[in-house]
Formats: sequence, C-alpha cells, structure tokens
Amino acid sequence: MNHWLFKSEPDVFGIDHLAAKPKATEHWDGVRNYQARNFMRQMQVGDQAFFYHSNCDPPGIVGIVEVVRQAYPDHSAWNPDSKYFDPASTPDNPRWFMVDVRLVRKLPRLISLAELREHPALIDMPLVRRGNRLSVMPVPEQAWQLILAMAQGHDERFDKPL
DNA sequence: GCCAACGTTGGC
DNA sequence: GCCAACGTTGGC
Repeated sequence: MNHWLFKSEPDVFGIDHLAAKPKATEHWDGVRNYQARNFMRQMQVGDQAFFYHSNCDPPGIVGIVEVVRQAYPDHSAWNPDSKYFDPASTPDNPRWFMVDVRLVRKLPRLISLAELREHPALIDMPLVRRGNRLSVMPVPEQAWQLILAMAQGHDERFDKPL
C-alpha cells in the first residue's frame, strides 16, 4: 500500500464538496499532467491519500481519502463542453485517467504547508520541494505517519527521549 | 497582484 | 532536437 496526496482548490472542489457527494465518493477528473497521471495509474484500491487545499489561505492538508476504484479513462477529456476537453484523447486511445476517491475523514485540524515545512523530517517530501506543481503525488511512508501524528496534536520532535 | 518554477508548444 | 515563447500553478 502506498500513500498519496491530492491537491484541490477549496473554492473549486474542496473537502466539503467531496463530503457532500453520494457515499462521499467522486472521480478525480481533470488531471492533465503526465507525471500526475502516472501516479494515479499506480494507485491500488485501498490506498489512502491526503486531501490538500491549494491556492487558499492557508494551504494545507485537511483530510484523508481512500482510492475506491483503480485508474480508468477520464471521460471529461472526450467532452467538448468540458474545460478538460482534449481532442487528442479518444475512447479507443485514452490519454488521461482518473481514480475514484472516497472521503475517509477530515483531520481534526488543518496541517498547513508552513507547518510541514518546519519539520526537518519532511524536507524530502515532494509536496514541500521547491517549485513543485504536481496535483497528484506520492507521500513517503514516514511522512504519512508523522503528519497523522501532527494532526492528532503530537509532535514527534518532542516525544523522543533526551 | 506578483512572480518563480515548471510544462507545453511550435518554429526552425 | 533545440529552445524561446507562452500559459499555468500556486505560494506569498
């Protein structure tokens, strides 16, 4: 099982939008970046991911989702009326893919990007790397565990014996 | 609103 | 295949 992170703008599709969907489940369409697409194709049903709010104040991790359907063609690419329309993607030869995600829970509090940056243990996390613009990315296992602990109010930096 | 970082496009 | 121009992302 790998862990991931999905970015979304809360004004466009935030965690409360997902929560309001039937079964708190929605397809993650609109990814138009090859690297992000490739990550989605690696996802397995049952993989968990952070839900991240971008382009807002403050940006940060707000919840946990679970992949409930493996990657399948993103049909929004075939819809001329969609802003995600891409004539280069066809049903016979789909270029873009999506997964279905279900909201598992919101975190007890938002873990801001600034807070993530403060942790030395997280400096190699793709999310906090300079210039990163991927909307879908992996989360290293140690980072996953640490962030969950942070969300519960425990800061592992202060839990270690002297 | 600014702008750095990055991906994509297209001329050559 | 190179690379300049352009568009987008997203933090600040």
